[in-house]
Amino acid sequence: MKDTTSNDLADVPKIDEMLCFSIYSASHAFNQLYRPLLDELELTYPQFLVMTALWARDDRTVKDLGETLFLDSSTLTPLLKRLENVGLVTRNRNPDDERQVLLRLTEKGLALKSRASYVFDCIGKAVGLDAEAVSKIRGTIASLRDNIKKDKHES
Amino acid sequence: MKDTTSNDLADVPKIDEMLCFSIYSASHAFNQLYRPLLDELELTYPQFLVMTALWARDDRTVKDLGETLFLDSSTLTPLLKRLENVGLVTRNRNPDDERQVLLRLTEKGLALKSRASYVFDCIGKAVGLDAEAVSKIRGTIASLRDNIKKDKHES
DNA sequence: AGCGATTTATTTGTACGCGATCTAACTATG
DNA sequence: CATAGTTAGATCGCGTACAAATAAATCGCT
Repeated sequence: MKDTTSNDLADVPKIDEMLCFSIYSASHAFNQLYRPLLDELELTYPQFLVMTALWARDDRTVKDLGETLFLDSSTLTPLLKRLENVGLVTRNRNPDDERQVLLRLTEKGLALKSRASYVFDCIGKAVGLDAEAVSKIRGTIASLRDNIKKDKHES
Repeated sequence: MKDTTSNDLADVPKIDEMLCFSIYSASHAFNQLYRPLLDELELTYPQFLVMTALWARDDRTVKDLGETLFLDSSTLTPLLKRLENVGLVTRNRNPDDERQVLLRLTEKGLALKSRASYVFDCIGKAVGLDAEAVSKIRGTIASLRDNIKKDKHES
C-alpha cells in the first residue's frame, strides 16, 4: 500500500532551473576569476570592490559606502580595518559628527588605481561580451536586485 | 607643478557599471529574501540549495553534489555535518570505495520537501517575472558563469 | 604483488556577510 | 536643558567560501 502522507512528489524545481542559483554560482565564479588577479594587489574581491567605490568617491562615511555596496558596518568595519592596516585607507572620526567615520584613500591607495586598470581589462576579456551586451545584462540583474529589495521593504 | 606620476585619472569603471557587482549584490539580495522564509525551516540559504539538490537526486557522493553546486568538499563537509546533526541527511562511507561518503535524505529530510514548495512560491512571487523571462535571464547568467569558468581552466 | 600517483574527504586558517547587541553621539520635543 | 529616541559604528557569534595541507583509499604500472 502506498503511503500518501509521503511528499516525495512535491513539486520543487531543480537547482539549475533556479534563477537564484545561477546568480549564486555566477557570483562565486567571479570571485574565482578575480582571485589570481587580485593576489597580485594583495586584495580580496570584496576589498577590491570597496577600493573601486572609493576611487570613484573618496572622503565619505562608512554608512555612505555601505549604501553604495549594499553592505552594513558589521561587514565593512573589519574589512576597512584591514585596508587601513596595509596602508590603503585612513579612518577618522568626523569632527563635526563624532558618530561618523570618514574614509580617505592614502597615496598608496590612490596609486593602486593604475594597477587596477589591468585587472579590469583582464576581467573584461574573460567575460568576452561587448559593452552593449554587458550593459544590458547588468541592467537586468540590477533591476531584479532592486525589485527584490523593494519587496522586502514593503512586506 | 602637476605630479604626472599620480594616477588619479586612471580609467576604472564605477561600481554600478560593473557586471560583477550587479551579480555580487543580487546574490546578497536573494540571500536576504530567502532568510525569513528559511528561518521557518531552520535552514540557511546554502543549506537549502544543498537540500534542493538532494531532493532532485539522492544517494550521491559529496564530490558529485559539489559538482552540481560548484562547491568543494571543504565547504560542503561542515555544512553536511550540520544537516546530519539536525537529522535531515545521513553520511556514510561507501563500502565499495571507502574514500567516498554517500549522502542520503532521512524521512525528515524528504518530508521537508513539501514545506519547501511554499518557499519556492514566495520567491517566485517576489521576483515577479513570468517563467519565460526567468528562463531567459537564468540562461544568460549560467552561460556567463560557464564562460568564466572555462576561461579559468584554459589559462 | 609492490609502490608511486591519484582521488576523496577532512581539517585548518583567513575573510567575508549578516543578525543581534552594544556604545557613544546627536536630535527632537516638551 | 533634560531626556527619550534615533543614528553611526563597533563587536560578537555563526555559517559559509576557499586555499592549503593532511590522511586514507584506490588505481596504474611494472
